[in-house]
Amino acid sequence: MLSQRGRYALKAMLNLARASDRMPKQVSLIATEENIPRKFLEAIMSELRQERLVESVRGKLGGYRLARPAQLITFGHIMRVTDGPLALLPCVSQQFYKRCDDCADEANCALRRIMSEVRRQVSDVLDRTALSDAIDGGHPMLETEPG
Amino acid sequence: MLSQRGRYALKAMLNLARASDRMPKQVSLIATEENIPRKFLEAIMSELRQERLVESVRGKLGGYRLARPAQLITFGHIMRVTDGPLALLPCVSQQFYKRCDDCADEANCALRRIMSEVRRQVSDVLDRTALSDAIDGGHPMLETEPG
DNA sequence: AAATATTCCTACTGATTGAATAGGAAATAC
DNA sequence: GTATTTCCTATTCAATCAGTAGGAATATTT
Repeated sequence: MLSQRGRYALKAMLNLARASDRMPKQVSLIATEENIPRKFLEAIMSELRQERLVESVRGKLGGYRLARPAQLITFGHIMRVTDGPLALLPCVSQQFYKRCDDCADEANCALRRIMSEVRRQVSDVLDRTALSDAIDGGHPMLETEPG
Repeated sequence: MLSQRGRYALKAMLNLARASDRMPKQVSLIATEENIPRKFLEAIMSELRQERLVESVRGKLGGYRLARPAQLITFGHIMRVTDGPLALLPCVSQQFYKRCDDCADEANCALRRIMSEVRRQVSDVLDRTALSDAIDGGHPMLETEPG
């Protein structure tokens, strides 16, 4: 499951993507619009800024805006910042690879093979879908089946 | 990420699937073969039994065996027992559905759409892959690309 | 019947993470 | 210089994770 923190981050990023102008938007405004505790969102936005997903403007009339066009910010990137690896096992993660401590033979691990397949499918969606794909007006990258 | 408990459960189940005869296998034996703390594995096996994924035989010469052929036990089933929902959001889970408390309009949630797609991909793999598919000799259900 | 080997059950611990909250310093617009 | 904002540090509270401990119940073997 995605953490609450992660959900908040994605909702906030989608909110900024919908705003789309270059005017910075205040945390307090995003917070009320998206039903997120203000102080908690402050911390989240700060982290997103450190990862260069958003830019901040300080002082009065300050706030946050996306660091680049919504087409260039993927769900996968945001989620890795807030929740760490997408993979189900450390040994199949691309960006956070780590051996499983108790695993004798990684190359022949049956578990690893299937989890590797899962990771591929997951990042296929999350790394190919940008914020712009998810909001109204962004032409979808993934066709959704009817029903 | 899958919990350690979940990893252990899958390894133990694969171990039993490879054994494949009807003789029960002791926890202590599985534990040493798979590098799992014995007492911890005891608790895990007990839970898997309650979910009718394995059967137990008590007393001397007792142990555990799969409750049905390995072809009929999927990774998805095991993982839901040990780690709960496969889905990244409660609102897209089939088996553990729950509304997101702070979500105003679920039907039009941009986040929900993409997470729904992710869930579909994940369960496409995990609910269609059985223990038998993952072990040597089981013909694979998913073709793996070379390299 | 007794010794032995196993599952089964309850309870506990210690560390980590999750989800915030509190309070104020630094920066900026007016 | 006042108001408003981000930024930074610290704290709290609860839940979850990853085990450990000890022994009761059950079954086999001798």
